Amino acid sequence: MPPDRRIQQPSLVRLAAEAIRDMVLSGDLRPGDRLVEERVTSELGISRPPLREALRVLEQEGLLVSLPRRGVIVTTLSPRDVYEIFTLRTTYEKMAIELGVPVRDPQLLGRVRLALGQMEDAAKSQDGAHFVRSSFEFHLSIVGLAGHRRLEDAYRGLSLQLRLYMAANTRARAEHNESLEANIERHRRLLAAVEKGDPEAVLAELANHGARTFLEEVTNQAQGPEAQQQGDDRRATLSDIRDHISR
Amino acid sequence: MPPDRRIQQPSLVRLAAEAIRDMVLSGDLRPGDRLVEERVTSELGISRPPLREALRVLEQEGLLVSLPRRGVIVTTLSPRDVYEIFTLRTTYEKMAIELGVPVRDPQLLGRVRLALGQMEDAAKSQDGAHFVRSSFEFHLSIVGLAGHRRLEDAYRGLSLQLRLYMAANTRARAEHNESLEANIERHRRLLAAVEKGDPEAVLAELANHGARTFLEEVTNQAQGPEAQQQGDDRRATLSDIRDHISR
DNA sequence: GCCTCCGGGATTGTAGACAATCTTCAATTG
DNA sequence: CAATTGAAGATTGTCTACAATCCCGGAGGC
Repeated sequence: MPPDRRIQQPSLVRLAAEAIRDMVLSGDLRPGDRLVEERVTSELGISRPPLREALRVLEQEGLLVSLPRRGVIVTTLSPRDVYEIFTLRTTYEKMAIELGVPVRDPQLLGRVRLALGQMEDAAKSQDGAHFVRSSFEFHLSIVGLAGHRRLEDAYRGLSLQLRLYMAANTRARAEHNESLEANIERHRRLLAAVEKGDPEAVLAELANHGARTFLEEVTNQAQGPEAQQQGDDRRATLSDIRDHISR
Repeated sequence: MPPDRRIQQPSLVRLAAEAIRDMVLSGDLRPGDRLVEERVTSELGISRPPLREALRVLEQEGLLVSLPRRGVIVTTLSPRDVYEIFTLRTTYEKMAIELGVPVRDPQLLGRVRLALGQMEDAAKSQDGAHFVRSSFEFHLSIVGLAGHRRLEDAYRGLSLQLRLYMAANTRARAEHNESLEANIERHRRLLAAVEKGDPEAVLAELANHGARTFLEEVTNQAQGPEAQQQGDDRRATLSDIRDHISR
């Protein structure tokens, strides 16, 4: 069976979802910001039906929250949320390493190396946004070694939420950007461990990997039973809307 | 903060999604079946925009696959897919046990006991569908012990796909239904291990848990590198549409 | 006889408009 | 003066209709 090369013009739903996703991840839209449908349609030059479908997609991805009869807002992440994202992400990576290392299909490694190369390029040209994207692609390609589509999809979705958090959080961004060279070096060691085919070594590298230290610190406060909020902490409150007027 | 008692009339999107989800899980719609929008709208008595939004939601849940310009069909699960669902599910359960056992909030146990009670009721009245639902709710409530919303959501989504598979697969259903009493007994032991607060014991119970044996058998053929299909095995082929006329 | 190339019908993709609901804010009342 | 109520504006939820695209069958040519 040849690879599926069918071309297909992307629907407005897909394009709109992509555009809004970029707005959110770039920090153009901040958590809590409300998205008024008519405003967005005029901005994107489309009508409301495809926009609403796109909003549903992004809601399922966890980037937006919809309040019935009240519109959608950009997801607000509590410390507890960050804790959840962090722990789940670690579990995914662990599973991926166990399934995917040592690597069976050498072609999969090409994707990892490519991402690392893009990280190096971005570091050279001091392109912070590109560096972050490449870094996520690197980790995603590591998870891809497992050849487990659902695992990769789930990991990708979680990464989106993590990027949402980083986009809104100056400190998280700074941490990720600081000492690009050291950051890249860690990724090199990770790749080396993967190439050596030693799962334990890879897991060890991941354990003390970059953003980890920072994230652990941030999320420590959210651990434990007492940190669990009473209400639905994913449903943004009304004040979240009031406080943020859509651009 | 008092519990959120806001009433809100469900939108047609939510209702439609629920209705179609039920059709899929009940086996009323079978994998590969095509969903023609206008036909479904007239059946549900709604118009196309809300229906399309509902379809997007179900697509994100993995129950439907959308082929651009060609409509939507019920997801067809390959052995590889079942393998993925099975492995991910195991990982989720393991993570949940590690985080949630011993149980901190006794109230969480009530949910588990309730589900077990419903399983017993269903067994008594020989209500197979109810038994399956209760069984899934039991496992979901076990995962809920972790107090990890994203984990529970992910697990719920995966369970939907597993139920899709079981709805279409006579053998899987039979396995699940056979010896209801023994099945319930396994769940009782699981609950007992949870109540004892011993994570290892719970994991051991899960390891040789019911459907496991069957699923492992089914999915063994899908493991290993050679089982990975070349193309996109989640994208149904054109013939899938031709072969199935919408009810 | 098989392949290619059209139309016709069916279906999806999108637009614009109406109805229902919510929020806001000012007027009223205690 | 604080609390409540009601009306106007804004926004979401839904519907009908039109445009674009695809599938399928038949006619024509090699």
